[in-house]
Amino acid sequence: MTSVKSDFLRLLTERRYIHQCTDLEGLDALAAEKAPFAAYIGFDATAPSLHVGSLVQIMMLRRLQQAGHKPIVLMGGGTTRIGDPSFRDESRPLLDDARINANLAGIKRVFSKFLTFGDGPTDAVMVNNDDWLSGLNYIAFLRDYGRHFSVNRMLSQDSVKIRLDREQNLSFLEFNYMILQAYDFVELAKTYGVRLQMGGSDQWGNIIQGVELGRKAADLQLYGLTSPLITTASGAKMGKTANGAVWLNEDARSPYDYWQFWRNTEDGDVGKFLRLFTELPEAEVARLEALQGAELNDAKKILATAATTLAHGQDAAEAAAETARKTFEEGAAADTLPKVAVEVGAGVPVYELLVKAGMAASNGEARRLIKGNGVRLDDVAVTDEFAKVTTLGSTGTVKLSAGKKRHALIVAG
RNA sequence: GGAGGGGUGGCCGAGCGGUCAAUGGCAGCAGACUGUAAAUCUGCCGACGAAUGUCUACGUUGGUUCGAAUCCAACCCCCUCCA
Repeated sequence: MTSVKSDFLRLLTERRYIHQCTDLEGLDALAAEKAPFAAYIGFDATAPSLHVGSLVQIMMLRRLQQAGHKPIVLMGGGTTRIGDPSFRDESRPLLDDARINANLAGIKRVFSKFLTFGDGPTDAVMVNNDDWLSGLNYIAFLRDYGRHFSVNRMLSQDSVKIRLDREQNLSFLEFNYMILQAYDFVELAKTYGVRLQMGGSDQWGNIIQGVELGRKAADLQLYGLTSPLITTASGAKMGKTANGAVWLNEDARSPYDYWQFWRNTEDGDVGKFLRLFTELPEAEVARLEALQGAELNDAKKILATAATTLAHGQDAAEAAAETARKTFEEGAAADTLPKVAVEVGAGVPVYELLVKAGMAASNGEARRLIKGNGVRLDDVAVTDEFAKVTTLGSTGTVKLSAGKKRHALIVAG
C-alpha cells in the first residue's frame, strides 16, 4: 500500500480499517479533492439493535464524516425481506414486515450517537432501500439491469460457495440479494451522488457487483472498500459473550455491561481495538499497546471507557467505570450494580435470587452453580445449595455474585 | 414424475427395539492458576422435585410392541441421480 494523499484514506490506513479496495489510487484521488463525496454502508434489519459486529462499519462512516465527507446510512428495509445468503450455510427464516419495521426503529437510534445528521454537505443522511425496491417493475428491471448480471459469475462468488459446496439449498429469492444490493448502489449514485460503498469483507462480492453494474448500466465510476473481519486474538468471532451478542442499544445491553465487554478484551487485541473503536491519538495507542503484563489492564480500562463514551456518552461511561472500580478493585457493593428487589419474609432461597437476577436460567441451574462453588453473598461463598437469605442486614442490601464477574444487589422490595 | 439418501439436544455428530435424558467434539457456565487476559487442568451442562422419582424431548401424525430415537404407514422438508 503506497502512501495515500487523502485524509480519509490516511486515517483508515493508519487505523487498519482497510481490507480490500477496488481502486485505492482512484478512491484516494477522489477523497483528496476539496469537495465532499458521499459514501454509504447498508445495514439490514435482522435484529432490534445492531451489535459490535457492525461497529467497524459504523466507525468507518464516522471517520468518513470527520474527514469532511458525507456518510449515507442505508437501512435495508427492502433487502431484509430477501435475506442476505452471503457466507451462510443455510437460509434464515424470513422476517415479516412488522418485525422488520420494529427492528429498523431500534437500529436507527444508534447512528445518532456516532454521526451528525442534517442537510449540510457533510451531514449524514439515512435512507431506506424499501423506498425504491418495493416498487420495482419486474420485467423492466430485468431488461434494464438483469441483463448485466452473469449467472456464471454469480455462482462463482465465494459468498455463495459454501452453500453450493455443502449442497444446501440456495433459493432464487436469496440469489437475488446481490442483484438488489448492486442496484442499491447505482440508485444511490444517481440520487445522492454516492461514489463509494463500504462494508465488511463478507460484502466484497456484493459490492463489486454494484461497482460493475454502475459501469455497465449507468457509466458511473464507483468504488468499493471493505474492512477486515474482526476476530479476537484467540480466533473467535468478536462480540459473543455469556450474555449473548454485544448489542449497541442501551435497552438491549446496559452501558455497564458494554463497558465490561471492552474491559475483558484479550491482551493481544488491545491495540487493534483501540485503533478501530476509539479515537485516541495514534501515539497514545502505541504507548498503551506496549504495556506489559498486568499494566495492560490500564489500557483495557481506557479502551472500555473510550468505547463506551462513543456508544452511550461520557457520563454513562464514567459511571460504568466507577461501578467496575468499586466492584472489582475495592470489592465493595457499588450501589449502581443491577438491583434485584425481593420480599425477604421468612427467607428466600439463594437459587431463586440467582434466577431473578438473570444469573441462572432455571432453579436447577442455579443450584448447580451453588454446588459448583460459584456463588457468593457479600463475598462469602454459599456452600449449601438450599441456603436462604433471611435478612438484608444493616445496609439493607446484599451483594449476590455468580462467578467473579457477575454481580447484583439484593434490595428489599 | 421415477430411484436412492437424509432430518437427533445451541451447533457438529454417534446411536438403529429395553441398561437412552441419549457416546464424543465444539460452544457455554463454574472452580483452580492469574492480571476482571490467554493457555492449561477439574467439575457442571433438559425442566421440576429434598429425594427413590416425575415430566418433556430424537421432522410431523398415527400404528406395531410389555417396551420405540431405534420397526411400520402416511405426510412435511432437504440432498443426489434420472425424466
